[in-house]
Amino acid sequence: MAGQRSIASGARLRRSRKERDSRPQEIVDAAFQEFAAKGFAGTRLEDVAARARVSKGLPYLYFKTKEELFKAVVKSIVTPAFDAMRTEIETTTLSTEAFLKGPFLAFIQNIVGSRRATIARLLIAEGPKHPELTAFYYEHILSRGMATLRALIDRGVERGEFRATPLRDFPQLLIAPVLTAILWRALFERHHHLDTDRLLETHISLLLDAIRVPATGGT
Amino acid sequence: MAGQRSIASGARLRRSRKERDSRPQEIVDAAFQEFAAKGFAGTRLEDVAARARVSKGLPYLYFKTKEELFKAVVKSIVTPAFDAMRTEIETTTLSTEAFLKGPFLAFIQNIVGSRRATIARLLIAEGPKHPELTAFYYEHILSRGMATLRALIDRGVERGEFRATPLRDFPQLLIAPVLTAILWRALFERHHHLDTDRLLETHISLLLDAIRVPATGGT
DNA sequence: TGTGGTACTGACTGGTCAGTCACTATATTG
DNA sequence: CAATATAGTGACTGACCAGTCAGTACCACA
Repeated sequence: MAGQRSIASGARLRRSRKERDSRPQEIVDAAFQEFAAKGFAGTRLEDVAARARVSKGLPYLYFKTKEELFKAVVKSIVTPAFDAMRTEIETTTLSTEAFLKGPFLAFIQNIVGSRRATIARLLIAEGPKHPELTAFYYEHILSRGMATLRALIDRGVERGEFRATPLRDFPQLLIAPVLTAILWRALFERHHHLDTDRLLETHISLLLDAIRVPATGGT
Repeated sequence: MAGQRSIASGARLRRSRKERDSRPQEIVDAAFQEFAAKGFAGTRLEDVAARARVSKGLPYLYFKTKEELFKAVVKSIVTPAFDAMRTEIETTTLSTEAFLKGPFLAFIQNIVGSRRATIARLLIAEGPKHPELTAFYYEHILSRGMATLRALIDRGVERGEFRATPLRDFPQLLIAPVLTAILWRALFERHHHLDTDRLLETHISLLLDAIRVPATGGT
């Protein structure tokens, strides 16, 4: 008796080809929600499967391990949006100041409540345990993002809009408040509401005040 | 025979009273190191005990659960340092600008490599799973810190050093780069070294450029 | 130099969960 | 309309670990 496995009930509803092809994405979506709610360690793959209306074993057909699935989740959300912003920065006809106050501000305001914010939070929490993932994120998002922001600042200087400041060496300062807004929302929103849109607007406005070439004062 | 417990070997080296009294602190210190290295979920209380040169059971004599121990770790590190800064802000005779460029800058530069940075990282990672701890942190550190920073900014305005700006509504902007520096160090330092001292210096310098009342230009 | 109290030990239990695998129902193909 | 292929199932295993507790050795005080 011991060691005997009961008969498996088999596939209850096999999907058509079209439906079948969307399975991995459904699992990734379900996983995103579970990870977002409970973090990496706190998420049970059984719950992911249940949320995707799938048996416990199926995720392992597409993702070898829980960590593999986590990586898939991160990659599915993180990659596309930043490319869009980068090409917008490179092709815009706006002045650098107008760009920062307009499309750039809108972009970072939009991040705070988005899935990308959740991913950032997860990466911060789990990063040290997943060096491979951290490396991926650095190479595909951060290093490129920093380079683009630096180019944007340099362009402002070249055009005579901005003073030359060490800001170009620390593009992190442009997005630091975004991180703060994300984490504040996640941790302390219930204790104290933070108007993140206005926070970021104030940030951009002050930063521009700091680096803008002063008006020559009439005469 | 099943269910029989082997005889316990008993206390191997019982400490003198004085040594005994320091046990909880030793355990907290060991726990800090384990938590810092592996996070909350990744830490085994057995390893904490081993690091403190103590048996697996002892931590439970002083701390009812793993979470209780985690709280003790956070409280042991977080509380004292911030009070010092607050009273310094309230009693300084420096101009607000000089204070920000001097003691305040030194304070935030110092945070980045300290145990307080590690605690911040742990809180960010584990916060959502420990609402009670998050509440403690908000009430004892954040809300007071924000109020103090706001008062500092307001004082600068009253003294005629600073323009009136919405910065007073978002003291988070003063410390956002600290958070960024801490997290960059923890996650990406191996990919790209960040000179956090200069980053923070640049931040304070730019912020002052933004809010300082402009010089009246000679005449 | 007992002896009483307790700080301390570490084997053990109970529960959780990632990952496996023997089996099966269905879609597809010829 | 078989025959084949494979997406899908879910009971199970093995490992891990928080928390327990019966028992012990040492300190303090007589």
